[in-house]
Amino acid sequence: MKNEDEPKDKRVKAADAQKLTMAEVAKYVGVSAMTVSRAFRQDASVSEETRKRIMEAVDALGYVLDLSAGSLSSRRSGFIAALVPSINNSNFSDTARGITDALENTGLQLLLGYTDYSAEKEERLIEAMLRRRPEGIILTGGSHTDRARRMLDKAGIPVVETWEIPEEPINHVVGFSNSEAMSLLVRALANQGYRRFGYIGGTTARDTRGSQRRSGFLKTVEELGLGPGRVISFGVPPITMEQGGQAVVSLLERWPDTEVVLCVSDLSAFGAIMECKRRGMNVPVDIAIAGFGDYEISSICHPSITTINVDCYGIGQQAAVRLLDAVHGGGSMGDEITLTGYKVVLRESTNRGGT
Amino acid sequence: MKNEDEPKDKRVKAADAQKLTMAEVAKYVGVSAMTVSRAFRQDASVSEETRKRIMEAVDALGYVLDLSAGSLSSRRSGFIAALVPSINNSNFSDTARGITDALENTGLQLLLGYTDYSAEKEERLIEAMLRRRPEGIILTGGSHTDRARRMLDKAGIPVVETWEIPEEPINHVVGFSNSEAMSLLVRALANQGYRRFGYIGGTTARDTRGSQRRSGFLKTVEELGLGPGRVISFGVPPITMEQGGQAVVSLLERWPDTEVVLCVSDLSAFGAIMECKRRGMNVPVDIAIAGFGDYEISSICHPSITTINVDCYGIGQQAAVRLLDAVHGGGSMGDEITLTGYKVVLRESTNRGGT
DNA sequence: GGACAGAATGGTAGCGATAACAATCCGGAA
DNA sequence: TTCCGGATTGTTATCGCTACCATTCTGTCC
Repeated sequence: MKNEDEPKDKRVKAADAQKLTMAEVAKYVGVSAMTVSRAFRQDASVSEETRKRIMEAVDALGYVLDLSAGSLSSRRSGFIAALVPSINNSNFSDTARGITDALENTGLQLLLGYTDYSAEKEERLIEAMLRRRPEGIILTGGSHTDRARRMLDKAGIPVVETWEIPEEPINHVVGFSNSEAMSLLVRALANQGYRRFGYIGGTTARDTRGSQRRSGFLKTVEELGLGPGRVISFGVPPITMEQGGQAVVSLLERWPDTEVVLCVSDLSAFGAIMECKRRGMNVPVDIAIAGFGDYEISSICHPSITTINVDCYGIGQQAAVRLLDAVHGGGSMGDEITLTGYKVVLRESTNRGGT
Repeated sequence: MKNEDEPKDKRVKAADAQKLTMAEVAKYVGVSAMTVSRAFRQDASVSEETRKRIMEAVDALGYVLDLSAGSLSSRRSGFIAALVPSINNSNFSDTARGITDALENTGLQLLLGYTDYSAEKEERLIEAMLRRRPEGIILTGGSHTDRARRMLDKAGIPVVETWEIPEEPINHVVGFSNSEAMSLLVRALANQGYRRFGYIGGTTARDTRGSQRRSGFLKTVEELGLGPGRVISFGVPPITMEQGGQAVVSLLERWPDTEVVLCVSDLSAFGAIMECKRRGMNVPVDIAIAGFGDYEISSICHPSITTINVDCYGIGQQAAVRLLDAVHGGGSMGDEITLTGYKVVLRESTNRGGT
């Protein structure tokens, strides 16, 4: 059935390839373009025999489907957009991995962007993403510019906000209360007998999750009658390991009798612990230190670091699953909140008895 | 000049918005769609006055450009594809960040995928990416399946391979010799007087950079007359911090007099150091340990970790810049090799005098 | 034997933008 | 005044695919 008056070699030059179209594949096989299009989808009704012949031709010619044309026609872009504050933070890259994994074999492609913890950059990214007509979008946190909210609203696609519980959710939320999680950690440590609490975090409110953790800390220390909490703000969020080290020095200079220091993340906690050891202090005997996020480093570090374990991967995965439900359900989405778990992980760095 | 017989409210419902098209914006303003299209590009010739009116309408209506339609017509997708082994490894996420940053304000969008160190997954991802007709593609390493090579060849787009120097490069390369880098580290440590060298790496060749580092290690130890090198293979690459800890235990059980242990990455080195400390050993007095990659952790850790500093961010950035040159230069690309720097960073973990 | 259901395939008309070319307008030079 | 060139805007024809509907061809049932 092959088109014999236009013999094709198995090897086609790149120049040809660039303009190889579905119609040419169809001509080569001797069917219509429509049939070739159907052969690429599993649901369509094409006889096995025809599909096989088409796929052989696709292979021989080296044809690659053009989804940009397809999505224009079908009005389905096949994209899901996701914005995370940083791709270099393993908590968020775990979330990104959760999203990607959930999207595997769904035919959906992830468009990933990072906002650098900036609402303005988020706004620009949202616009850039919407130009690709994603079928859904996953955001981190609930702080967005007005224009961003308007654009999302008009786009009419399902939105999932993650990693925290916004005061005014857009659609669905997959996350947990950072404030309550930090509160749980404070109480757990107070239970162990700690009384004089310090806290290390960044200087601005850019990192809303960080701010929530701090306010959870302050509120709980107060509630337990142990206030006021001793807070050191150091560095633009997200604060680094090194800044954690510098901050703990400031904190101990100012309040030398501090018993336990909670940090906005494990990274700063690690930096703080290492700086203390470098200065000859014994953690946890001289000073106890805890983090947040349960990064890989915290279970390996010596001393291992007390922290809050958060289901980063699960946040991404569940957000994607919710979005898939909505996309397959016709683009509408219930405005529910999916709470993800967290738990205190007590380790050596806050062991009152010493290591 | 507004179209008065079809009054529009400033607020348009989401349902309307979804089908808002450039032609409707044009009608609203009283110009042709072509003029609206031009107004969105800075190079085009539209009078300032008209552009302003159009942009006001765009704002009022909440119109968002549809790039999927535009790219079909202009035959420029505006995508750059990049594949990294893992998004959770900070070395590669630094590279991804370098790419994204270089792409900012170029109007190009990054399509990011991770291969999980698998050539098969890479092949699937390459196909998925090519369906979006990227204008260029950045890969990690030089190991690709035959079909992947064929697809890339036929796609006729510039390809940049990164992070190593492939034996048979496809187009451009931005990277360094992992073997020579490791060799340099071995020599630096031999210079310090170390004689009995151990090595910790993964079990398979999936991670080609890891394999290259190992062979660089073995070759150099041999050349220095210090061979054979003591190699422990443990865990499927990329090996974790924890596996680094387990591996160093095996290594010291088998060769208790080992003086210095080189690890395939800083992460395993960190795990090894922490495990040693946990067992009461003093690093570097009892055993010296070095890593590869100069992750943030290595300068903060106590003891700080000797390693090879690699310009991860620069690799991504330069790869993107090369690709941009090629894209703007009409899609062709010289098959050059851009060598990126690396350097030995000697720190406490291999300090012969002790910390 | 004719009608008909169902499977497989084909034809046509867009999807929403842009390339390419045509048309219009304007002021200044001849 | 007339003509010309540059700036601005409009018209038309795709880009490569898929939705939608029409058509063909079986085999089955009464």
